[in-house]
Amino acid sequence: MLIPSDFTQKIINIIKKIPEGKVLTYGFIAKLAGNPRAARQVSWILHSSSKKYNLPWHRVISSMGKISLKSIEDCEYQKNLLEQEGIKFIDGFNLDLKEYLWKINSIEEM
DNA sequence: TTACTGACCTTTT
DNA sequence: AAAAAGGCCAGTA
Repeated sequence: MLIPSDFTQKIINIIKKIPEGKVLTYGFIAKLAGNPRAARQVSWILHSSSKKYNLPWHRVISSMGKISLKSIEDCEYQKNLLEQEGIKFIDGFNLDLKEYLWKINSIEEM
């Protein structure tokens, strides 16, 4: 596909606008993009598009406020980036979602 | 080309 | 209450 699907663009659009010091969860992004159950694709789009579009992939975490990367190195790298933005980790790779989740009701508000 | 996998979340047994 | 399975799309082989 030359042109990404609609919600792929929305997802990219959303991620690009995440402010520093804030994070979003996969499910939340999927929901904003119009598909509450497409959380899985968010990760993939993120993975492939972060290189091409230079997206802040480190500001996207799992719904439990936890980093869920495969490689330990990437986890630590992401943790490091988030800490540089003022985000404090509770323990290990867990952070407080109530405090750092980007509050937004819909993409129309952007 | 078709088929399978992948940084997950939600709903149903 | 915990556990299992379904769902969604794009990228890679």
